[in-house]
Amino acid sequence: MENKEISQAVISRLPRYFRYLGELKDEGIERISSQELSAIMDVTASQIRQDFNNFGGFGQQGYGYKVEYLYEEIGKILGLDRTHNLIIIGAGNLGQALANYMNFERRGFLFKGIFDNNPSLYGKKIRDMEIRPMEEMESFVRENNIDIAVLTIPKTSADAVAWKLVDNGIKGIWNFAHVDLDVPKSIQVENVHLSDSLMKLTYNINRFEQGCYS
Amino acid sequence: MENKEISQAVISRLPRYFRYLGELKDEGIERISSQELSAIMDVTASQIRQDFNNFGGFGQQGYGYKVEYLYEEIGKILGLDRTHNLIIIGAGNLGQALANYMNFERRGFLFKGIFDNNPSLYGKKIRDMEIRPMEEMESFVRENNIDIAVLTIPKTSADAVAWKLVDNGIKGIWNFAHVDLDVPKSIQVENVHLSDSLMKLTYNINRFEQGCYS
DNA sequence: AAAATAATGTCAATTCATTGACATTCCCTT
DNA sequence: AAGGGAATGTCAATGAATTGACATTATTTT
Repeated sequence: MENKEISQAVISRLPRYFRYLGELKDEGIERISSQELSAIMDVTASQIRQDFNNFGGFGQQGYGYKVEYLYEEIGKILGLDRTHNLIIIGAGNLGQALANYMNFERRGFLFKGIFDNNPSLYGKKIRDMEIRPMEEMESFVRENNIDIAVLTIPKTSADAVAWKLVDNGIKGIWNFAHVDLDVPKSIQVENVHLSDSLMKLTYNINRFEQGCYS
Repeated sequence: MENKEISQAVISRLPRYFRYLGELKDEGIERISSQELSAIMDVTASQIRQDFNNFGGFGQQGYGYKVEYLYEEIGKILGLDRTHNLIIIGAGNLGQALANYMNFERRGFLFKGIFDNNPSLYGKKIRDMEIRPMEEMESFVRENNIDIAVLTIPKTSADAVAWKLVDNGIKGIWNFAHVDLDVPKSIQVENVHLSDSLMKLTYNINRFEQGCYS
């Protein structure tokens, strides 16, 4: 019954831990101390221990952490021990690329369908999956217990589509549309605002150039 | 000679301000108060004023902010008043999608080339741009004053490619490869780790389900 | 032209996140 | 089996970010 809220700052770091631990595991390394992990990942050992302790003790004093065990536990925290049914809304460049590029199944994401409202795309196959017309989306979500929708549609229609998804039982939205979706707080939204990210990059480039270095 | 370092927390919020101000501008709205913006964007008015004041006062007391002026100024801060030469490394699903999908030119990013090491792609046209062999990358970066490289290649080769870019004068890397690049601090790196983002989403979905609500 | 109003700029207070320090616990060796 | 060493778990201290409060200054109205 752990019920204290864990900050998103901590959560944001978990996937990175997970990635490094996965690599260590693949290298056959069995144990690691916060000190060693600290050196590899370039964060403080204190933060590592603090982060893990949010979820209870995963280590053994005097020994360190068992890599495989820790890897599994963090995976569980992130929900990667379960499967999630996923669909992609919008079969444009980005939607198709994500369908092909992300190795969804590897982490328990079952790619169940891809939708678009452009009739010339209907039936085209992406990863052995026919592109379906948008009209079928709502019933499909309901009948196939879809958990996650990936939104790769223009921002103008994003909110309307999001609400249709919500009304049919979606749990989370991975939002690539360039708007902030206005959905109930019970629906989890993870935004990937690519242009925002690129702007941060240019800020930092310019800052560095204008900084004391030149 | 403002020289105090501005926190990345503030920078991360600037693109979002920029987006909302752009929309307000398009709607023909000329002035706005931090109070009103606060209501629209769902952040505190205090934070808005604090954020803007990092860069000097953009508003007028008793009046508010001039939308267009503020929009322009934030654009300048983000470096969007200049042009940046950009190339894409890796013409796989994601690289091609970004080339087609991102409206780079709109914000001053000049799409100058796309590279891959798969000979069967050489010469294929993406946005009127032939895919070039990887071997030409280094000289191309040098000779065309490329500022930004978009890395959409497998993680195994990411570090090696990054260093070639660095050696030929790149200023920033927009990194979609699933590794933390080990480049000099003078090179700006903006990571887009898509699977990390998706894991955060599943964490939050599961957290909500297991929370007190069910 | 002067007073009233409105909203910024800024300082202080609070909250949140990170780091440092150390006692505790467990492993490993003798 | 017992003691030494090593690294966790945790608490306290520091530092950073956010919020709240208000004096200041510009605008607008009378």
